[in-house]
Amino acid sequence: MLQEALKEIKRGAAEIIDNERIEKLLKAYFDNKETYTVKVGFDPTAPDLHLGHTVLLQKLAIFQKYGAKIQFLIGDFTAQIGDPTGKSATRKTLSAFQIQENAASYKEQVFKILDPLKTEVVFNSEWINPLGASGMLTLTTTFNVARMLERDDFDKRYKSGTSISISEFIYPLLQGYDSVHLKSDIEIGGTDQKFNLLMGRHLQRAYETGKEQAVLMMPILEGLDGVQKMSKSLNNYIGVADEPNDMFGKVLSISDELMWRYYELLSAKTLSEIEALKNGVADGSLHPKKVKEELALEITARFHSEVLANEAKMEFDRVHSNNQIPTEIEEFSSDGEISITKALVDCNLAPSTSQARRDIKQGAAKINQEKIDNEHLQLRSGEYILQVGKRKFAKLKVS
RNA sequence: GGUGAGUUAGUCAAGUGGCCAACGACGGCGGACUGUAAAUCCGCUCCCUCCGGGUUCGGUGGUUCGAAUCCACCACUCACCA
Repeated sequence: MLQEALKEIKRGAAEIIDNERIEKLLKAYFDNKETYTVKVGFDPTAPDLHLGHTVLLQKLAIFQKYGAKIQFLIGDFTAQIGDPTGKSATRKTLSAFQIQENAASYKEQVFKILDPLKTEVVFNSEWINPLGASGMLTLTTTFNVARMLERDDFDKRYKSGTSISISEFIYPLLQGYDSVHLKSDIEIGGTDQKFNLLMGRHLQRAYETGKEQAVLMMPILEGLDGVQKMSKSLNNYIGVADEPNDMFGKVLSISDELMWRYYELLSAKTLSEIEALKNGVADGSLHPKKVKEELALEITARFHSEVLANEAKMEFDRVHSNNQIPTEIEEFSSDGEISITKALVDCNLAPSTSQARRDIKQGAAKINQEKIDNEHLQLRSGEYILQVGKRKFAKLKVS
């Protein structure tokens, strides 16, 4: 029982620091029902969770199954520092109202996976603000610059001559201090967070809290391109809040190779089940597309429902396998005659008139399934189905 | 505070007075092929309803018939010195 729990907890983990401690905590739970805390931190600026985040969340859900109380930390204070990597864009300070709103949005998404009864949502401004200048100073005495520069990304930036702001040095310290305040037993995060996660251990020791948190790191999930990490800014993500059709389509668009990665980190299937699928594909008894569809169904069903997932699959087959028009298309209307280029822009099918013209020239634009060959075409009153490329559709009513 | 180097499109990066809306690479988009996959091949990639025109190369001002390119100042980044 204990062994199984441990196995489940360790599945997919990239690295675990202080394995022993985790084992002890679990043993205490199984023997005496003692609970423990697992901390995870999120930035309040980006409340749109994607599958990359859910790798962590799913892991937390497993912990909850085995006696953990989750400390879901929203870094409202640390967000003010953020990561000013070059760029002129000064970090926007979020208003208290915005933070509350983002937090609410987080909860809504997060509780699709986590058990709210075993989750405590906390904000770090609550204890960092009272620190004051002197508290902050004390914090900075616990660490030195040379060690700070050991951190991989600082090191790279320093060597490559990119600027590093002093405030960025404070960031890991504050994150570590969160663990001091919360007396966390375990903290989990992505492998890119290793330095910050270890800082929690360091500070818990420096502040003589009597414990040092164990650290469990999950691998970073690659985005749809299969190369860079999944992130909103790279636009290679599958959002938790994505529509079923989008979600299904996006999963299906990943490469076969990447599919196995997603299986490992996102699927509820056991490792041996996944191994069986792999063998099936390798010896030709399973078509990779079928295997990918299964994954797409599983993921879509998790965030929506099985019914909606199946509908998404049917819609997908309809549009892509049979080249039909989707059942639901966004509708637009126009008063009076309109030129085709303007129509494409107005319907969000092209970002600019110039682009619209190019699309037409390249034969990418269609009206009612027919290629447009005249870029000066005027649309008179009536209803049109406009299409650019394979996936972008819109319905336009001209009156 | 001093000295030197730098700032070009989504990113990297050429271009040092007219042939520059600006080489190239990556990315992105479209087409062919497919399993809306990958790989591959081809095309496009500032804006403007065509012809043609407009606005760009950190910012401001200047030199010049003409500036991404020269000059001045400002801002930002990096290195070395203090």
